[in-house]
Amino acid sequence: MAGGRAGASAPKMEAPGGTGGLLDSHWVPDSSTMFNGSNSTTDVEGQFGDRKTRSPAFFQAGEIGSAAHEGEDMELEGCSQLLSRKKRRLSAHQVQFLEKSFEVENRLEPERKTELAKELGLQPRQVAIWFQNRRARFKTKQMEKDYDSLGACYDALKANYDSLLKESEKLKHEVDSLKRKLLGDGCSEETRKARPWDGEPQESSGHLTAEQGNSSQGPDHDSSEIEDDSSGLVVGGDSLLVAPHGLPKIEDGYDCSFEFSSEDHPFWNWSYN
DNA sequence: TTGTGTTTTATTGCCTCC
DNA sequence: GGAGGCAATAAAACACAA
Repeated sequence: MAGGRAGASAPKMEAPGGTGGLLDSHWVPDSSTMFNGSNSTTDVEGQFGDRKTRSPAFFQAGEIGSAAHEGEDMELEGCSQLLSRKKRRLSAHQVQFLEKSFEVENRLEPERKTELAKELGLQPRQVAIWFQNRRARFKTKQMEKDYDSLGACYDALKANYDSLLKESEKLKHEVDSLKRKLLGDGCSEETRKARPWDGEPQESSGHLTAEQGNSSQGPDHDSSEIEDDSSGLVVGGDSLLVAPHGLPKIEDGYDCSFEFSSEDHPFWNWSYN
């Protein structure tokens, strides 16, 4: 964007006379030349803007030649550029008007197109093209926004994942140290019997899965008992070995305010399994 | 002034809908 | 088959740094 224009939506146009001020905003480039000739604007589209004919809507040699007038067009007159397709930007007023209309409804019914064209002294085809391009711009911006939001969502999820990982490691160490503590202590026979890992020492391996971490209230488990498969450790509801808090549920933690509507983005309609 | 990047206007070809 | 939409693209207009 180094060389980009600052105010994209407000093209800087100067009337041929260069008078400045309010009148400038009403200057319609070529309006008297291209658009308001002997034909009405609607007729002009019929003549030049027929999509199926696909001839250039304006800037045809005859049009420019017969239409050249003071100011900038004088430069065209008499030079060999009569055949060139000179693009003229819409005036600030026209753009503003079209923008407002676009905000109301970004699609054009034929009647509204004709109305706008008459109002602005443009060809209906020009109005249609402007709306088409405007929709394309809108879509691009929307995609940029969505991209940013997705990035933010990813960051949030990643942060949450990392913290879960840390939490899991922490809990694992906690369990290990408590295990060692119990094994090291002289404990009663009953306690020893209640320790199924006795005689088959196991290294706790892997991480607690989210399901394991959150399964204390699942249907397959006693509500007061969690079995850690990796260590064979059974911890009771009142036991010292109960973690001070369970693993956070995935859906609890991340703050991802980004929301997709699957209708808007059908191919982003995915979910965790 | 000039080179370069961005924005805007317009065309073309294809697709869908009625 | 015509009308309108969209994607891709061309090219003019414009902004800005060097």
